[in-house]
Amino acid sequence: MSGTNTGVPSLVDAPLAERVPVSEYAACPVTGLLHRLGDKWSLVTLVLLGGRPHRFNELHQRIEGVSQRMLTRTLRALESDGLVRRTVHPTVPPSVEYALTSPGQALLGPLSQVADWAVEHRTDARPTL
Amino acid sequence: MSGTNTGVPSLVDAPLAERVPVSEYAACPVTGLLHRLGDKWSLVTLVLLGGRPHRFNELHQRIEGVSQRMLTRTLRALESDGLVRRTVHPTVPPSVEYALTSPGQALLGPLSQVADWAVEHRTDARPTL
DNA sequence: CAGGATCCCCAAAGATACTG
DNA sequence: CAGTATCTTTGGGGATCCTG
Repeated sequence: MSGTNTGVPSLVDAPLAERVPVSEYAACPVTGLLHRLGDKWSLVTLVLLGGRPHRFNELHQRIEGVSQRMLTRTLRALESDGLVRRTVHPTVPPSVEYALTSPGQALLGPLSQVADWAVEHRTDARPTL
Repeated sequence: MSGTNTGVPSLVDAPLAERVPVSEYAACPVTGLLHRLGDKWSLVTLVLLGGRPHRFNELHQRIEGVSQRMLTRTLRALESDGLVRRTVHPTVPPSVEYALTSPGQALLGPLSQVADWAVEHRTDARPTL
């Protein structure tokens, strides 16, 4: 129940030092990932790409309210995190396809667990976004 | 987001509309939760409290670099999200105990799945610190 | 079509000092 | 001990215009 035992200590049973040094969580990939996914557009983008690959303008149209700039930044970030693959087709006019990588696809499963928790426990304590 | 909870991953097969309205993700509890957990101190705090309850100054000392202000804000936020319970013992001097709620405890499991993914795929694309 | 370049805003992070 | 109060800084996010 407490994480798939990959040899790496999971969050639940992590034997933490008495004093947790900055380096431990400053470069923590988990916090980093959550930070990335917690921004305004990453999750929606990820879910849409989870359905099928999309072109830039497709995403731009399907995600209401996102600016080109933010969509670009979001996609670039997801790409550099290894979640999304960007494929440029050298046509005229250019066509760029965005799709989940298989790690990206694999993330949706665990993420859904968290999502289920969130939905179940209604984390609606925040007024606006 | 389509959170019919049958144990089946909700994010992967979410039947999304052709155009995703702002309201769908603006108030999305999942994004909200990820946003909260993605800040600088929440995850460390959560993990420490996952080990055992702590008093304020205990946390302040164990989490290197956190200011009193940020620790307070972090704890208050986690509390209002229903993850942490704050118990004041009316002694002199005052003593306040922070502990995970059972939903909070329950979140660590799913979160560990994500953590495993993050560790496995080394999301180290960030330069700073 | 798919962005890059700029400018601006403001909510949130952080440091420091003080207190019931 | 467990916080507030105040100030300053950071950077996420948006608007707009421009281009290979």
